[in-house]
Amino acid sequence: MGITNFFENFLKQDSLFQDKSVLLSSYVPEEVLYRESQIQEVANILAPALRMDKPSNLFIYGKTGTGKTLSVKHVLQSMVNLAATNNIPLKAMYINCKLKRVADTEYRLIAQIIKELGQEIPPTGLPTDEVYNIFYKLLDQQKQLILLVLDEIDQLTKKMGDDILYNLTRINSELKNAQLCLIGISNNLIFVENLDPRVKSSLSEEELIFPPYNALQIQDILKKRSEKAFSPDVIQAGVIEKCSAYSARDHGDARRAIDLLRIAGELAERSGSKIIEMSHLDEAEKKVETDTIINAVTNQPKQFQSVLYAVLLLSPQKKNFFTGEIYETYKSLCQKTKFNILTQRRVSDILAELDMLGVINAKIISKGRYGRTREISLSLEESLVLKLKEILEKSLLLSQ
DNA sequence: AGGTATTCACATGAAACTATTCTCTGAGTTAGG
DNA sequence: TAACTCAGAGAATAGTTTCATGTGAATACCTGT
Repeated sequence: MGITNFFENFLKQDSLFQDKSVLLSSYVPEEVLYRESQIQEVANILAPALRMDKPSNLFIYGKTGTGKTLSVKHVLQSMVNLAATNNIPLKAMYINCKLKRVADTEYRLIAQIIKELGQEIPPTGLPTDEVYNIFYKLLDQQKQLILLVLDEIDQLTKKMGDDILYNLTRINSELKNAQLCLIGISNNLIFVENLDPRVKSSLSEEELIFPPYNALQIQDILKKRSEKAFSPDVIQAGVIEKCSAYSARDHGDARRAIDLLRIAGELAERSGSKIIEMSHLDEAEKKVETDTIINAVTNQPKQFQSVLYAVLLLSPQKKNFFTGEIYETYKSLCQKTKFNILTQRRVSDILAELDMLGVINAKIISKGRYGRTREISLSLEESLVLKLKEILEKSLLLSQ
């Protein structure tokens, strides 16, 4: 089949999608289902901003995909619109603290805020206080109120301490004209507890919890989105129900459900099917899992990959193995590849990271007289293991 | 037999170090007046 | 003399090393019967 032919077919075949952007996570619907009370709460708390009174700082938490970000964005959008028409100097800023190399450190967070305020800051080289000074000046040069949303703040404090948040919370006392209101979002429920008490009391002057959606609610959300996203009658009966059941099963993650549906649609389209069937959904679920793992692994540094490769080498031999065994195979692997050998300390951390990624299952056990270690087993399907091996071999320049 | 103390093989934490990438500063150099 | 160049000092960051301390339970070692 000629390539031209393929493209002709591609054009002729009418897409299953009408507007795929509706199913992307960046999409903010004009109506947010099942979050009315939460939205009302957020609005109540933030409303004083429209009269240029600084609202209480707000802290929101709830599991992933419970509509936290969406609701906040929704409220902010309408506030900003209102402010614009009434000439109120109100600004809203949304920053995701998880984005690597964008806002995941103190320096970069401030730099990112400054960028939002319309000034560029070099990515490195400046002392942090200098950056703070620029930030203060920029904020304070006019009378204004700023609503600063920090999504996934837990990521920020995880690596660095909570100094950053402390600095941010006490910024207001330094400002003459401007005012800053913090809105923190986190999906880690215990995050606030380990915070410096001063930061804690200041950051969570108001607190809001977002409960997970249940299966029926996810179903409605999916239905509503799919009406816009897909052409009429392309979804086989039961697919939406199953999709929502999948996601409700772990913890009511609506974003996952939406992703799943979109990918199922893409898979169906690619396979030339006129409708989205159950099988596409199953396929999508598998694909999501494999893709996230492959993505995570390929973005990791070489040494990390080496350790993973050592695990893969070891896994066919036995079901469970220990840190020490992995370290040994890793060492001999390094000898072959001529990498320098990391300390066991580091390898131990890498194994912990692999556990977090869900690539391996690690449990800390005590073997009594024979020490304490991680008991590790691989938690991947055979096909994915092979794929990973291939990827790693390429990346580590291993042949044979 | 029953109770304690040891001991192994790591885990976990904190701090310090290294290499890289970047800025800023100021001395030295150049070119034009 | 003003503009330009370029080396050196100082920062931020990721990835790591070094040093230090923690830890759960199978075993070794008692103890008194």
